[in-house]
Amino acid sequence: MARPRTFDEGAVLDAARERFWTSGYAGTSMDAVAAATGLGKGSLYGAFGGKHELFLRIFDAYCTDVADRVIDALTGPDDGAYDRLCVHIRAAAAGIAADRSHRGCLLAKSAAELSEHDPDVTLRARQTLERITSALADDIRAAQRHGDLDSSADAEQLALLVLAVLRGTEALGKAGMDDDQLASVAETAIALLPRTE
Amino acid sequence: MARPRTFDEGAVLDAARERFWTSGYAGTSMDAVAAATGLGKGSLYGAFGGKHELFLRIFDAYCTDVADRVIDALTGPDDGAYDRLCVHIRAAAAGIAADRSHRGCLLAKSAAELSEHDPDVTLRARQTLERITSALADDIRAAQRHGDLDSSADAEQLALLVLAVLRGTEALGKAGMDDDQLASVAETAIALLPRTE
DNA sequence: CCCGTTGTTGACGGATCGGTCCATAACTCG
DNA sequence: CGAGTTATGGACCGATCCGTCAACAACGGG
Repeated sequence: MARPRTFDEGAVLDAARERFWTSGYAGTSMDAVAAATGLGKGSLYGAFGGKHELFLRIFDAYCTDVADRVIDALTGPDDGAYDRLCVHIRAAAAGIAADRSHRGCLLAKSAAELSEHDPDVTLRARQTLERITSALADDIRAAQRHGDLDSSADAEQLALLVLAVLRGTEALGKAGMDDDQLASVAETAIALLPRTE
Repeated sequence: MARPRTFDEGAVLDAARERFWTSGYAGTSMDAVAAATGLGKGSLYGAFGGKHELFLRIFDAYCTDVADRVIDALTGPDDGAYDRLCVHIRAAAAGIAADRSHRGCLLAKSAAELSEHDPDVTLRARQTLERITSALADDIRAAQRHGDLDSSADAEQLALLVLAVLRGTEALGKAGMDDDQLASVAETAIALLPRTE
């Protein structure tokens, strides 16, 4: 009944995310987004509302995606739970070390820039970290059931600590720490996990 | 021989730091800095050069200050080393929890925003974290000498892990985690430190 | 007491900001 | 093939961006 869109919404959101990711929220202009996506500004505003709505939409999708991936990586049978945890911690550190541009994680970057003034961002960031904590705790409980981790340890608290180590590794990477230092953090964290007596 | 300055450089830098800290680098205009400091823009540019130079000057001082404070808190006789470490970890978590505005640490915020594009910021951030790591490692070695921490553990690696936990706690705080969750991270980290057998 | 030097101020410039608007295009339905 | 509806692209808006500049102010040396 009306003129159809000529752009792929997903591709536009991808291109816009790259811009926000690289230059931050305040550092990215809507003109730059328009140029990166190929859309005119009218289309951009018509389709997404405005800078803040567009960013929130992108941020939301990113958060969901990140948490989904972690949950996926940590879910499985009890007898692989401990291995999955170790692999995940090592992979996170390796991924951060491989990011030589120090672009880091969009969640962390956005939370750092915006959480003071933007409750929407804070809320989504917290919910995402809670989903990740939950997945970590589930996996830790599985490892405890299977006898790999000390079952007297509090799985929730251990999950929070692992999350802090993961986010801390990210922060260290952004500050330019060496690859082997990042790997060392992962190994030390794994070594300190309370194994079965 | 020439007209003397009428402003206190330290006070101007303090006011400017507050603006950058609150709104980020890209989000802070030089007009805003001028308004916050009370200086005209001409004086601002005349005295500090430009936005980037001004920020680097502020960032430098902040980094030095943060590292100095940590070093001070962790330095002392061997028989208090373990206590100093625990107190510092708890105090860091408590400090982050007390920061209800989620403003966080200027070092972390600036590194997140700028380290991708600004090697000066990355360099200073890394040097600061290295000073802190060094202080942590020294304190850990002191605690090992005094018999509080397992002397078979690698102090440098342990220091890196503690630093990751500290920076991770900061990231969790910025994402709006509860106070007791932050405290839990600190306690769990302390509990997992390898005590003497 | 005047001159050279430096600090101060706010107006100014060209570029860019987020956002709006309108002429035009592309589509469906009658 | 109109009529109605939505998409498109870019000109345009007032505000703001970073940085400059010129007029003026305050000092010390001669």
